[in-house]
Amino acid sequence: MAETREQIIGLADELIRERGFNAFSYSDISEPLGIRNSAVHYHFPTKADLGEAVVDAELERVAGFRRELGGLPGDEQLKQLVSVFYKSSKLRLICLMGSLTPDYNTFEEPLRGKVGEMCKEVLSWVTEALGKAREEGRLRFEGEARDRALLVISSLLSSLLLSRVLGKETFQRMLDQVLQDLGAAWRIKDI
Amino acid sequence: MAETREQIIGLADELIRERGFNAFSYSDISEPLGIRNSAVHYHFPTKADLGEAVVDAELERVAGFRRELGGLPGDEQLKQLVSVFYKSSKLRLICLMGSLTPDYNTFEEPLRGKVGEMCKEVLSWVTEALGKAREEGRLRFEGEARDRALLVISSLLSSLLLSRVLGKETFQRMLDQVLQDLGAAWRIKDI
DNA sequence: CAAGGTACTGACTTACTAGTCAGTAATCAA
DNA sequence: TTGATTACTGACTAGTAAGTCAGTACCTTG
Repeated sequence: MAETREQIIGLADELIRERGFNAFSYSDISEPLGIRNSAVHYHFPTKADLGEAVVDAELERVAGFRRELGGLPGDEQLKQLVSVFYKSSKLRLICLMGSLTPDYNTFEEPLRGKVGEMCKEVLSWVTEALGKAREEGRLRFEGEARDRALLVISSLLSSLLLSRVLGKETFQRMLDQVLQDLGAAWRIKDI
Repeated sequence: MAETREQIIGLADELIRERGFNAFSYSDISEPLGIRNSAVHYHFPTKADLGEAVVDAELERVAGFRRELGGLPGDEQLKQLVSVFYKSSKLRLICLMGSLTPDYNTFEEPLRGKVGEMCKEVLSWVTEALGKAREEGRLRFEGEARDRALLVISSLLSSLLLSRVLGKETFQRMLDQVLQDLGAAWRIKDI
């Protein structure tokens, strides 16, 4: 079955975003799923293989969003992205970028490349959405869309990290400020 | 001697910012210093004790900055802070906030509190500096100084994380954008 | 019905981890 | 001079990590 495989990936994703890649073990996965460690190794021979699969799943989710939301106004696309992060903030989970980039130096090559791909893909989406929104007159900002996208991603990523220690209202305060700066017609409470 | 103790703290700080708290061991410290693991345990019985000492050292550095730079204009204080992060970006090291908040859930109480203190102390400094700079007419921004400080810290923190995977020019692009938004009279090249 | 693949289990290895503790050499204070 | 304190060493333990591999139950397919 592909069921076990998907369950492993889902649980690994959660563990990475809760504790970090280097702070969970195969037992943290096998025990809740009621299987043996060797069953996890059957699907993912090494931990790096599992990490790659988690990142691949994220890449597919981003691709899915871009496919499904591509027709929407740029700021509406941004709203969907912010909504995903908002849900994470409520669950006290950080994002994969915020979790995997600090551990980047402990990874080896196929995984490093995957993490890079993931960041670039998110950046590409946000760049496109912001550029479109500006053309549509629905958001306003100075400078290149890519540079602005970096700052938006930065705020999303950091707000999850800082919410852990400063309280979860931090997410809303930071994002509302970002949305105001961009002249967005909506706020976090509208999500 | 306090020498060994300080060397251990300095090396631990570097290891945390290079690989993460959960990805270095006592051997990574004892070997380069030419001492035994048990010598490290003599100074810091547990790894959490070592983590606390690293954070304490950071708290002292921040306190030192605030003491020494308190008389400068707010934007000049910000310049000094950005300069510290700029140096980190060149060394491909991230900051302690960016390194320790993802691992926050794996820590226990005395260390968690210390990490929180550290984030609050940095936030307090940046809030004060931004507020002062706005009063002095040297920076301009909308909203509360604390919320703006959160975004500035967010950009500093994330730029180090993202520089790792997107290339180190990412730091300059992000920060120059932030400085332009704030109407600062200086840019990264002026540091 | 036989052969082969899929999805495991059970038992294991190797390597490392944090952490302990008795002993010791050197310094310092009464 | 003695006794305590500081800063270690050396030898160890117990636990956990990732990873291996032979065996097996259960389909599926020719």
